[in-house]
Amino acid sequence: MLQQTQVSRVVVKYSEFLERFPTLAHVARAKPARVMEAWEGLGYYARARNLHRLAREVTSANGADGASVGQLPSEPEALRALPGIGAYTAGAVASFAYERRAALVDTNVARVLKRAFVPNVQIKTTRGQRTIWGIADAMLPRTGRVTWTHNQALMELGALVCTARIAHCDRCPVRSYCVTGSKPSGRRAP
DNA sequence: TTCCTGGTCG
DNA sequence: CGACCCGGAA
Repeated sequence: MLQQTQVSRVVVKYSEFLERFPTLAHVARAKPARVMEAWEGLGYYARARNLHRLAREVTSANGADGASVGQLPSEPEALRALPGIGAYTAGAVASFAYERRAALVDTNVARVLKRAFVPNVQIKTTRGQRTIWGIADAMLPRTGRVTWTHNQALMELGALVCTARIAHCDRCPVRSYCVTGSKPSGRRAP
């Protein structure tokens, strides 16, 4: 649900959805139309279809790749193979659900790393994404447990402080490490 | 690269 | 009003 959709709009729908479909098995068992119903108002309805396909794949005996039936795999590579799971979601599930030592780059992290280390990189391009992911990977802490906190902190920094329109360098905890924040004239967001 | 949904914010 | 939102598929 959080793919390209704001948290504030997701939170309500998410709890409603979980109430209706407590597990992936419930989603897999349901008709596609019922899943679409529960998705109403969120937009990007291909995600609902992908979720249903994912649920059926994961709950089928020969589809659960390396994980037990009905459970999502913990390896980013295995997660990536599932419908609707891209690089970010794979990293997020691996890191946040399984505490794996996995990198994760969403729109917030990409913006933070760009401003901090490579201000002139174009985030939208494939090459820019490769650069950002390389930095994110190089920054990973030693253990999965610390990686959970690390990734969470990166995302929150982008969501609350280093926001899209205003960087808020005056209240940034890592300003001294940041190329943009440490520059006298670079307090505003490029 | 482009498309997909629509509320919100600067 | 345009850009943005815890992206991913075609």
